Amino acid sequence: MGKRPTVYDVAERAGVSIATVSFTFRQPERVKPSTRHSVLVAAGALGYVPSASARGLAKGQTGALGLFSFDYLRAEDAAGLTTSAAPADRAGVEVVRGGGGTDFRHFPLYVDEVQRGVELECWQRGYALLIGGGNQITSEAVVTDIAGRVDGLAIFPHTVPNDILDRLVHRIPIVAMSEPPHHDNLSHVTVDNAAGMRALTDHLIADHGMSDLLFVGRTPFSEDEARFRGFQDALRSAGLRVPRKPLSSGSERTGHELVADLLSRGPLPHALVCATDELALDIMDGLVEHGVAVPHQVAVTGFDGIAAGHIARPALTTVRQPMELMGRAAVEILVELITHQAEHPVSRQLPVKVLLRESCGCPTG
Amino acid sequence: MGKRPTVYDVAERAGVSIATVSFTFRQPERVKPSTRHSVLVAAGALGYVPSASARGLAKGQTGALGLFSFDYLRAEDAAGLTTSAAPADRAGVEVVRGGGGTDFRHFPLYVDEVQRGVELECWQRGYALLIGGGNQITSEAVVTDIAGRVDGLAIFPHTVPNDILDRLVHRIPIVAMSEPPHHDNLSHVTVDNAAGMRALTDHLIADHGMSDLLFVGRTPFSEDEARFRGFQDALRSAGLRVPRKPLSSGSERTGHELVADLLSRGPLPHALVCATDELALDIMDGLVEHGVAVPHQVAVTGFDGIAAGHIARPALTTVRQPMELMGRAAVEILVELITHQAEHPVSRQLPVKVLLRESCGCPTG
DNA sequence: CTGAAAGCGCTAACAA
DNA sequence: TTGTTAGCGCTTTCAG
Repeated sequence: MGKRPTVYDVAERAGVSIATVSFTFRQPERVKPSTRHSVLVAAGALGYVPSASARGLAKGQTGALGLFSFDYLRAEDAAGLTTSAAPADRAGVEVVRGGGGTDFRHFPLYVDEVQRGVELECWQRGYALLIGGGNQITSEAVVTDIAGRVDGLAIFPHTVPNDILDRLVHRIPIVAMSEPPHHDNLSHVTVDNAAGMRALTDHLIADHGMSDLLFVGRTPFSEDEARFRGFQDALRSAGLRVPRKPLSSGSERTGHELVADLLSRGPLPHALVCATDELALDIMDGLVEHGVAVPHQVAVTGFDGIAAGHIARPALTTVRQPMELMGRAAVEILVELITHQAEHPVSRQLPVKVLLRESCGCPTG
Repeated sequence: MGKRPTVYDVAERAGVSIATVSFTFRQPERVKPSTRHSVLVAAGALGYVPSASARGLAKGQTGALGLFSFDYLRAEDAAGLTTSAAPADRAGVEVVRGGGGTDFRHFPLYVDEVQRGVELECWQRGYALLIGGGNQITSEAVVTDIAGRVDGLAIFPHTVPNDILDRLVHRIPIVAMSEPPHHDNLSHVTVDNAAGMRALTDHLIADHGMSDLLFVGRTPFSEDEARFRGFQDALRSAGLRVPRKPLSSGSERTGHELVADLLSRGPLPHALVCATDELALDIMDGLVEHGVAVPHQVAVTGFDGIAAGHIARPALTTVRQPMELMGRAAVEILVELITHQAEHPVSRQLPVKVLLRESCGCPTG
């Protein structure tokens, strides 16, 4: 690693001033083609890599956007393995039966897709993307550190404590994704959770003639609550009995346990309407383990539209959030806020789409 | 957005010098508790967010690592949809039959998992992570830009042209992931592709008594080639006929086409040994469409160990790369290189694991 | 079209 | 323990 050359080195080698070097890179048209060329040659020969820190300091802008993601933990090839005794070892490579890979239940898979959207939009607009997600607890220092590195910040729901957010929101544009508005200066990208769930439930009732539906979800989560509301609306409109509360999928309960619990309570409902795809997938697994056929004995539906639900068998009927778009929209908003020095927060609600697949009893293909 | 306060503002408000402000954040123990406290109070009141640019410039280090990822394109809810006519519109929510979500075939899914590893390890070590991946072509400017923002860079295979790499490698530590060594100053994190495929093929031959195996993969890709070599080794050791070339899965051919082609050529082999999980999954779909049962009529195996293969039915037998570990290892190496100002590149090979699931004919569960 | 020069906000000697 | 001060490398007026 030789010392990194600076504008001074390049300027000297090209026989020009440092200003000209800077111009060559930032405002090429302002420099005479011949000098521009010699600067480029000098820079190339020296292996010049402009310092983003210096540029950022001089311009008062970093040119980067930030995404604060989950502080998830995933044990590689650990939990969730169906592993059993391994056959003979071959060529030093371990061989195991079944199992495998990341246990997606410990991680909200949809973030991958939202994140892709953020990445793509950032790059397209010439911004670099900084991904943050503190280790362990989300300390103020961690969030502040990344805030100090970017011109705008997108955050996933429930990742940054509100008091920290309150302070930051005065210093840098911040947009919260799929989190109901709760702070005056915060911009938002949301989705119509209630309408989506309402439409899905309508389908179950109208097209499949179901009347005994059970909603499963986490109670204190705003997204799940909005979805539950849509579920209730559908039942109410259909003149069916409207439950007060969803069946809670306590965070520690596995699908297997949930299903066992359900079976012990009496006959199954016509459908298990789940607040998320992951929950639905987990429950479908639990049903299989208990010998219950989906959708013949009970229909199961999800919400989110993650790829796994598409691959699962039966394929999961669900409400798809435009995840990539959410990420893109978040970036669009940030850029807007940054370039217009806007004072007021911007919010946008994206449409969802009901995807009828096999798990609700709809025909294959 | 009020003007962002600086050390000067904080210093003034706390009645100390800017150095003391800096010290309270960087070397707290060096400051008397009482003054430290008053500085913290002033900073909090002002909403002070230290500028990473200024710090980076002053220290000559950005405190961030970079990951250069793929320049992928994914159309939201576009390509790959099995969509057909939509039923009645409900509550403004579109309802479609089947289809859905991201079409994973257009994107090397394993990068998500490697990326997670990189993220986790970075955060754990207190580094920020910058994700880059130029739009359209990977121009020198794009790579250089991100190189100028970080202290070290991890790159996915085939994402950065070699000539650009050659220049950068002298200015900043770079580690290439799952790409065979090809540059003197480049560090590497690899996996034993050949041994893994060898072990998998051994299993097919020894445990399932198969003898007619066909390898499917992209020829000019080094990873696929190493895997093909392992495949050949297994056949050779078993005294079977060793094919010279794999069946090429030209990038444009879909699994459906590949299968059609295969069927037209005569009887199917005992197994289709695929170079990647995605290819295997695609081919399994193609086989289903053509009414061929897996694994009863033909076994199918993959390589990578992506989550989708776990969820697919039949579950995909494969060789799992420790993806998260690869990402982590890459970061470890970079940090090592950075802190020790090492002159020489470091490389590490990680072990793979054969996962026996359903698609090769192994019993369920 | 090019050069000179004044910062941008922070860190880290070095002094006090 | 705290303050003074000299840069870090680049951008950007303002002159020439």
